[in-house]
Amino acid sequence: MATIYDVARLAKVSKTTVSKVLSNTPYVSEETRKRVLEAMTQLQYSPNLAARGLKNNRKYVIGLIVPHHPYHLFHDPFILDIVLGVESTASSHDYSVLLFIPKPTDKQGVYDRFLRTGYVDGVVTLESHQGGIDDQVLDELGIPRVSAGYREDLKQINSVHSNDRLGAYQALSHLLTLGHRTIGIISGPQNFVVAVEERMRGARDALAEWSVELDPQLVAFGDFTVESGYQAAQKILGGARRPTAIFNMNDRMAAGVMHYARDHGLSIPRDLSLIGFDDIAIPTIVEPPLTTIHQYPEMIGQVATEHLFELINGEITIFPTIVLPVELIVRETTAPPTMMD
Amino acid sequence: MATIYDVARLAKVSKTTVSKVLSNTPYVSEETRKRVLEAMTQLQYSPNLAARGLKNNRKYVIGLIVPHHPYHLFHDPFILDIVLGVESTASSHDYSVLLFIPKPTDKQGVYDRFLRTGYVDGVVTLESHQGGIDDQVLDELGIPRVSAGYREDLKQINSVHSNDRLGAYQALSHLLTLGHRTIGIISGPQNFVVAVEERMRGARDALAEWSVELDPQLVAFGDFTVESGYQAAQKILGGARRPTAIFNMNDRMAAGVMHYARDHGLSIPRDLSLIGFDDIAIPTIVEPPLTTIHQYPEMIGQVATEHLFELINGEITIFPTIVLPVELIVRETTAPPTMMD
DNA sequence: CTGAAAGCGCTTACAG
DNA sequence: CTGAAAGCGCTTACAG
Repeated sequence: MATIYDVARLAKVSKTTVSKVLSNTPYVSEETRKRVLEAMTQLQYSPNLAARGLKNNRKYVIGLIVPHHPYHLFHDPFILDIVLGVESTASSHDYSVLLFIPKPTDKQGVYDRFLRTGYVDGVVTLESHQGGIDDQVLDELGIPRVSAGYREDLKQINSVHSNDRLGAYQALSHLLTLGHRTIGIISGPQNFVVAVEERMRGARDALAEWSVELDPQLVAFGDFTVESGYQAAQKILGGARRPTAIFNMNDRMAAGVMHYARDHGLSIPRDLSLIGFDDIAIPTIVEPPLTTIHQYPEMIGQVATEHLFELINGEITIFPTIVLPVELIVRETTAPPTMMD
Repeated sequence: MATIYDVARLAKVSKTTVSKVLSNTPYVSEETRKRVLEAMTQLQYSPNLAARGLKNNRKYVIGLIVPHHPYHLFHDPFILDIVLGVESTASSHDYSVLLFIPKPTDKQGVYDRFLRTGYVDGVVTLESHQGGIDDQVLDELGIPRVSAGYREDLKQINSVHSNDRLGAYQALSHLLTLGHRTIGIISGPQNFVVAVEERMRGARDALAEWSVELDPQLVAFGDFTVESGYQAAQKILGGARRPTAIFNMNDRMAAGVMHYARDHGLSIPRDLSLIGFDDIAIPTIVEPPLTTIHQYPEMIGQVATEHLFELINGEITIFPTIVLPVELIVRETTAPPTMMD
């Protein structure tokens, strides 16, 4: 691999000079600049970033921390899109991204190792929770961090996430506008992900606006998997009071409800309206296609990373939470309730 | 961030000595070793890998190259599992993984930049194709590479992939054993992914074994998306000769066929048996659950990465392609054909 | 405009 | 068993 010394020798200048054309210092004669540039292309020279970083205290690498947790969130294509947004943004800043996937069994020490080895200028973390990374060690090391998702400490800073509350509000408003008054909710796990609480809040907002009461019997908690959606459906639809519509806090659980419906001869949307959340992959795979709330995960990754660079470059030291839009996508699982009584 | 000098000072030794306990050299007295160790934990010292790498010509980082190509392969959870396998294996070797997602619009130069900046000791590449990275630049830089998937140059070395041929053979054998004799095939794009050719070969193997002819009218080419599966179904099922079963080269296309079937009043598996390939997420989301060929993507990532380390460590310089098992998973979309003629 | 020197945080012969 | 010195590939005052 060609070094700065090789190109200096070929261009017959000192490595100081090579370094200067590398950094676009103005005080280099056109002539020598040209000679150096030529030598660089001839040798296919690319500066060794580790060496540069050693001097600069810059690594040209950001860390991307994606906790691999029990609910298999990692398998959600949603995450892939965030990763995509992070990578492309980093890449456009001539940065690389170091991927870190702590396992639930990993101790806090693994974060230390990852951070203290001095490989990253900053980190973006995906929605985290108990056992995630805390700001203390980050602050101590002077490594800026932004959350792509909510912050587990609930501070309203340095994070970017979807407007979950609005999304849920739109979902419920859609059902209410169609005429539904007995509405079930299949929530994600309690006390686990902040987004779940926000969505619950948004749902309540809409119900309150229409003066519709939320029957606790019609609320069930799943863990975002298809199977848990099925079980939640069992609980809600097997009860005395049967809802005409269900708001599901993600699409996979909605798929589980669809299975339950089919197994029990319920036709969707005739007998039951369904709406999901996320709009990734699943809604167009199930039949009928699922009405849902669309999020923009790639944008979350992009915006988070752009702000991380502002932190790294010292242009800002903190920023208030950024809330990204969501969108109601009406497909074929929602319809007015059938009058049966 | 504490440096080796800090711990040396605290332990009242030279940094040479610190370095020695770091590398577990035997010639250090128990006493001083203990003192050094204490100083390290007290300072939360972690060696700067960039500095170490500069000296060692080791980076402690491997690159993971995941081309982001038009067929949205990137959105396939399949890839996530490979990534998971790569990361956990790297992590268990105290390595980090640098993620690189070249876009179709990127020029060859982006690979150069990624590789020449001297950040990786080796790379694992996911199944690639036209415009992927070629071995030449890798060889020139002395960076070992293993393919998690087929090699675009078709060499039978340094790659690990599923036994696609066997998988397809099992799929077709299953259908043939059930009694199907008029079988359609929905293939992936031609001349694009090697796995597609292998699966076609495996399908032919089984058909030949049963002396069943493959009717070219019953073969269609999709691009792995749900929509393309729908269209392919249209072509195959709309023709004069209607198959009683279809082998789909991935699960998403099979989902498209299921949509087509529903739109046209075909009951699955009564009127049409379906089998997919991959067994990621989709088979348990669709209704009825899809019979398919299971792959072990995480294992692909693990095995590929393990072998990369053997290459990096110079234990081997080349290895013959490793072919991983697949498994037929019978669910509810396959049944004996209904006699109708 | 150009270059010699010091130093970033490590490791590795080498000498003691 | 321990440490002084050189050097990995770069950059940044500083002097000329």
